[in-house]
Amino acid sequence: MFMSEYYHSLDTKGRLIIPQKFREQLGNEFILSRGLDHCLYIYTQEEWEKFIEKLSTLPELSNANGRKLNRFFIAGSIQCEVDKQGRVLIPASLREFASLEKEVVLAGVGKRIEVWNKNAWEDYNNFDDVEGIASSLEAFNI
Amino acid sequence: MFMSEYYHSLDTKGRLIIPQKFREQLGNEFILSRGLDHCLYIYTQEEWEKFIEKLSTLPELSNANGRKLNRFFIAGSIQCEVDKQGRVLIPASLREFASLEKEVVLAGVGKRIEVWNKNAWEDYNNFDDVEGIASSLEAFNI
DNA sequence: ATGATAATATTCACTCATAAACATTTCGCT
DNA sequence: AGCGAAATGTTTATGAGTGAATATTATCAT
Repeated sequence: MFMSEYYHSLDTKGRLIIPQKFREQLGNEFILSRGLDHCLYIYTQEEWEKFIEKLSTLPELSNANGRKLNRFFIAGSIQCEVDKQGRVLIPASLREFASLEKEVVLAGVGKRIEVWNKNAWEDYNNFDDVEGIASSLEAFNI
Repeated sequence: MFMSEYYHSLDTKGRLIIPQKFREQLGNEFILSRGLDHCLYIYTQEEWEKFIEKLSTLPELSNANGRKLNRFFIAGSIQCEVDKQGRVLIPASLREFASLEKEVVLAGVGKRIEVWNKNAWEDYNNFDDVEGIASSLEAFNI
């Protein structure tokens, strides 16, 4: 599983170095897609297919939200290959979607990796909200 | 179970010597993660997996809190291996999260070990009011 | 107490991942 | 064809991470 967070930076061409630790698990090819909360998701080929499988169980024909989610994830995804230096080019449209400029965070979250604008990540993870977290744990019975 | 507290120090690279007593129980590999109250948690591999098991039952696609908890704990954790001298490197992001600089306290708390900034630990642990706290837990009938 | 041993702390040196700068190629457009 | 922009590739620097060596402190047995 993917875990830990890494602070990296985009070069002037919008390329991102994938942390060594992640590359070992990912291999050279993976899927980059739009993610929830305005970050990007990175999936292995395999996990991506599982994810799409689940998405496809949503009622598309009858349900507008189902269609919307499918478009969000599937149209917003791209197959990537890391170059010899361990970098990938993040397309401009995805960079814009996630407000990536220079400083980014790569966060391992189980089956996927997430790419965040550094400031957005730090705002989101305002962990002074400890009680909130603790009470969530309680609510979920953990 | 883990118990007792130890006062140790980080070296200039942010490495921490795990007390011998803890190492005997922990083994060479364990998980270091963000914890509540701005300290770090150390779990055995085994305990960690139990915890992840629970976390993984949370709905992610449909629930914002589920995502938040996963991000907090999984992105905030790392698999560690102690080196031949009994040390582990604490990544900069976790050091910052727990305000670890030089003097730290390692505290055994049952199933986990906690790592605290020494001053934070001493402030938090003024036990003047333990009796008051204990009485607030009356409802649990312990 | 005293010395022997183990545990912790500190320092130094080196490697390799990341960052940054620069060069080349590809491709669309006029 | 010739130009410019984007994509791809190469090279060099920097510094975090790692390992080894040494110094200091604590622990224990005699």
